[in-house]
Amino acid sequence: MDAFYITTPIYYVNGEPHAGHAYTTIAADVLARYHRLKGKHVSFLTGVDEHGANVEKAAAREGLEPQIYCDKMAPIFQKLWKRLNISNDIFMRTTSQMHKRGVAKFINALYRTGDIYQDKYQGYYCRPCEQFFTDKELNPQKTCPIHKLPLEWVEEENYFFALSKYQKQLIEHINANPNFIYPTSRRNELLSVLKSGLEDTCISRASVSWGIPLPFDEKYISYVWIEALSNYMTAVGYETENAQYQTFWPADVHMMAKDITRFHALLWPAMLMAVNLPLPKHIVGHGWLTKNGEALSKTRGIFIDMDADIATYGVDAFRYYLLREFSFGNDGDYRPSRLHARYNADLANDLGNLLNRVLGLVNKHFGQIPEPTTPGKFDDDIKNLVQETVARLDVLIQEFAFDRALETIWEFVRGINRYIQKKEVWTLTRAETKLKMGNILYDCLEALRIIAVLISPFMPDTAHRMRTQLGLASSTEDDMDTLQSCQEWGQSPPGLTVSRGKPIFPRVDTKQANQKTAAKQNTETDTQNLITFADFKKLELRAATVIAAEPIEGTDKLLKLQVDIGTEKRQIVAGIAEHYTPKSVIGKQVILVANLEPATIRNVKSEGMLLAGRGEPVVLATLDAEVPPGSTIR
RNA sequence: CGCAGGGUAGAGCAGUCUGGUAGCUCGUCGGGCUCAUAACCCGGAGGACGUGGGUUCAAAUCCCACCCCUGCAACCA
Repeated sequence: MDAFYITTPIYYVNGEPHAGHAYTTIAADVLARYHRLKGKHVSFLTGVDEHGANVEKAAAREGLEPQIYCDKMAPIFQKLWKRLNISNDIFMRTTSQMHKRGVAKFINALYRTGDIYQDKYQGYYCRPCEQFFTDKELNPQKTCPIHKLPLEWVEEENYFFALSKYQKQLIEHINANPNFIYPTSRRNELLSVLKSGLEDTCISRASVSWGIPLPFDEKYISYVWIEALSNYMTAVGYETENAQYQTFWPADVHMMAKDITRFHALLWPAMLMAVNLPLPKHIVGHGWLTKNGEALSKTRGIFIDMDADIATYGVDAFRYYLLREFSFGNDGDYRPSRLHARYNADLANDLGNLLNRVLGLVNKHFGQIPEPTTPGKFDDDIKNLVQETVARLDVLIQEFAFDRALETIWEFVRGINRYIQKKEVWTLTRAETKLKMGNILYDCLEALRIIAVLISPFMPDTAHRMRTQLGLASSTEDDMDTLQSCQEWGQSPPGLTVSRGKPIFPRVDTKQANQKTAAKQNTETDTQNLITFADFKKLELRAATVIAAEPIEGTDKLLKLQVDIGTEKRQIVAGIAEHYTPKSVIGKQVILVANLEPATIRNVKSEGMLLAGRGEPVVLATLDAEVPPGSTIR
């Protein structure tokens, strides 16, 4: 039997899973399920990356040992995958013994090739990022762009992998395998990176303790990427090279978001080339999600509320929307209003209603699956449409064009609605036309059976509910037909009782949707965002009179202010220059957070923060009437 | 010249690699049907494919230049 091995990245456990993780994993799940439908022997891997300084830090923040912290985080991911109906066969945890032993074997193998050497590594380093910065990436203050902390100049003896050696071989491989990297835009990008030259990669960290030691020099911890990438092999038994490993390596698809394609398409293949192992067949980097046009951002509170949308529309609708609405390689803009529109138009009106109307007719006039009779047993147009749909679907799935794959299935769905309309089935109730009606309804039932199969990778639960109503579900868990069965018309057994149940996708009106979301948000603010009075009392707010203001040179947004708070004068940097001229703020009485720790912005010291309405434009919070400078505000 | 992505009907998007009648969904207007979840079916209107140049018999698609938007990064204490 043909094997098919697909992976998602192992997700870093220093934070909770979000919609981006879900997007990648759902896409991988669709492919895994699709290939199972084709009768392949599938292995689907996802998991978590549990090593590295960030995990150590996150653990410390919660006062936990790293391992305890990981033990707490891993199930959170697993729970989400269960909720999203992810059919992974393996869940990798990089703290597992199997992985650790596999990594040791892999690194040893690399070491033996002679492509690993020791050298001094020096540069500006950010400890929290575990990353060195090149001269080009350095800002004038030499701070880390993410953590804003001063970078340290670090000189370390470290081990390197001779990545540069594989430049030519990688170019050749990518050229010889046009489908190695998807989409084409990423492929071109990586080719140009390759052509401009590769630098050897440091594969060890001396300053990190939470990780897997290099087997040949245990003073060092292996660099997370080296360890993480090898999970794709360790997960299927690389350590012992057992039958599972023989079956599934090399992987067919490594699925991921576009930001990490470089590691997968250059570093990983190069390492495999070094140890003389076969390369994965496809590296697929999909686009990022935005929400209503804005980038997702934890700090700005822009996130996709999966819980709310799933509560309103269901898991399958969520899966459907993600794959139907977005072109997989490009960035996609997640809009709840679009999910709503898709749900009603595609799922409720087109598909759900089709099932319901067909079952309604069957129920009323036959009560069971009618026997198709010769002559004119089956309608050729419908049969041909099925053939085309199945063939097209296969091509599109191969190209990771999920949006067009679903569009193709929906053309078929609409085709059946059209068929019913054209034949005016509901008029054929008289005795002499009843056979004809039976034939047509049989065709419709067949079409629905096939639709259930075709959508099952995307919406597994819906597929089952459809089959139940169609009378086809068996008692076994996994009763879905194969893709092959779609090619053969006439599989539905006549005589079976259909059970028209509730609509599978009841329409959701806008008001309902908004109410649900609002209710959800209310409970969240109620329970999660409350602070205690003691917290509030920590804030020291004071009335401050601006006595001087000037722009900070070389900046667009910053003003340097001197303010009077009675007992003393403070210097404040405020990001209001786009909305206030220096002149216009002088004399204003504003509200100052007086006990905020000082910060230096653009080399200017700031000893506090002004309160302002952060809209467009920014508006300073002032007092209704003048009070003595320094007055406490509560 | 910081890096990256994008500009195609009122909205959201395909199509661009591999030039050849501009496509999908929603919305909108008109009609039909009444089996069905106020669903379904048919038809119409609506487009200088950001701008300007070039290559070509032919450009949304290839080349050059420019404009605009959005992320990231800066300068949000």
